[in-house]
Formats: sequence, structure tokens, C-alpha cells
Amino acid sequence: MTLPLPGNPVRGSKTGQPIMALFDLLGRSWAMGIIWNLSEGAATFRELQERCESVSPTTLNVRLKELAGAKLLKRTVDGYTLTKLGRELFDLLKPIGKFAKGWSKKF
Amino acid sequence: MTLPLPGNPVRGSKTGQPIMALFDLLGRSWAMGIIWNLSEGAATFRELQERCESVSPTTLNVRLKELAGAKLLKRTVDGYTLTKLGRELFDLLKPIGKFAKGWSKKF
DNA sequence: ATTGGTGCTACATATTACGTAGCGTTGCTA
DNA sequence: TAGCAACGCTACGTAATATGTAGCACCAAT
Repeated sequence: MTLPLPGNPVRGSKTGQPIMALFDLLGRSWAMGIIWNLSEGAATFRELQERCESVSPTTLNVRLKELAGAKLLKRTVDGYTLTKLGRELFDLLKPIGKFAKGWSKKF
Repeated sequence: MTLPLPGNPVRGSKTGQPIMALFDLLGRSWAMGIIWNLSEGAATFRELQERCESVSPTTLNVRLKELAGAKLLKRTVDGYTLTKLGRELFDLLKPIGKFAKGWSKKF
């Protein structure tokens, strides 16, 4: 489980172009979902697990370490929270939520 | 390989909330990379494969079918191209490319 | 001392992705 | 008309990831 960081050739990106490294990081199960659900505020491990529709603790734990390593979230006394960087990313994800609603009407 | 569409409970989303279905679809290897690389213009299968750092044909083919099923791209005489919907999504992905550059400087 | 909550980890199984080889087709060009 | 090259894939074995369930070690309150 290699941590995809810019510069590191990883799964789905041999070049390590920033955008491809980020896509690799976000393109793993629940990565974006975790960021999305954490935007509502800090959460403990188990609470976050519930918000994420009972994702398995294994996956959650691995993902949390990856996202923390990528400086998008961190663990605090209140549980896990987005970093400034993570909130910046969430702000970019947010419009995709709106898009998803329109998209869902096409089916 | 279930196609994640809104309403369908799929991998990473039991509820089928639009955003979660979309995250599931995009959270698969090369899904966002394909959209990103197709934004430069239509491409044949093999050309797209090169743009995506020689992703395996198996993965590429599966992903193309999923994204086409989700109406984000389609096959034309010029090869694969983004649909209007796909270009809309790309426009939302584009700022993430900018973010990725700033992010990459933190390491 | 027990109870209930926490953050995890172990482990077996299932799913997904990869890499390589190569098939069937189409469109040249010799 | 035979040969070749490029096309879009598909087959198939292996490797990497994700899942689900169980439960451990820790802590605080009862």
C-alpha cells in the first residue's frame, strides 16, 4: 500500500505528476467519501465509520493514515478532522456534489 | 463489476446517494485520469492508453464501459470523447489540478 | 470487578487491477 | 491478392486491494 504523494510513481501513476498522484490517492475506496463526511465536523473513528455507511475498520484505518500522510486530515482530541488543506480540497469537491444531483436525474 | 449509478447501492455506497455513487464511480483506478486525459480531445483506444501511462487494456476497457454507461463519455468515429456531461464534470475537476500543484509543494 | 466505549488489528475471503499475449478486423500497399 | 500494420479489444494468470467478522488492549465510570 504505497502512499501516493507527488513525485512518487504509484498505482495508477508512473510519472508522479501532482494531479495524477492526487487522483491516485483520491481514487481509492472511500477516500473522497471520508473527506466529504468529515466536512460536517470532527468525528471519532467509530463515528466516522458510521457516517461512511459502515465501511470496514481495516479500510478506514488504512485510508485515514494515507490521508493524514497527505496532510489532508489529522487526528486531534476531538477525533479526526480535516486540515486547512483538506478543507480547501473539500471546497473543490463540493460543486461535484451539486453536479451529482443533476447527473442522477439522467437515469 | 457493478456500474455505480445513483440509486444503486454499490461498492463503497449502500445508500446510492448521488454523490456517493459518483465517488464510487470516480474512485476506481484511472477513472478521473481518463476524464482528465480526454479533455485534451478525442482519442482512440490505444492513444488513450498511452495518455494514461500505458494503463492495461483490461482496466481501460472496463473503465470506458463504466464511464460510457454513466454518460460521461461516448465512442464516436474520432474515438472516445467526453459528452457534454463529461465536460461539465471535467470543468469541476480542473481546479483540483491547480490544487494538486500547490499540494505537491508541501512535500 | 464489571460494563461499555474507544481505536484499532488479525485473518480469511472476495473483488479489482495488472501485464502479457494474441485474436479478429480493417485498410493500406506492393 | 497477399502481406503488413494498426485497430479495438479479450483471455488469463498473478498481484494488489477491499471486505466482513471477530476480538484485543486500553480507558473511564459504575
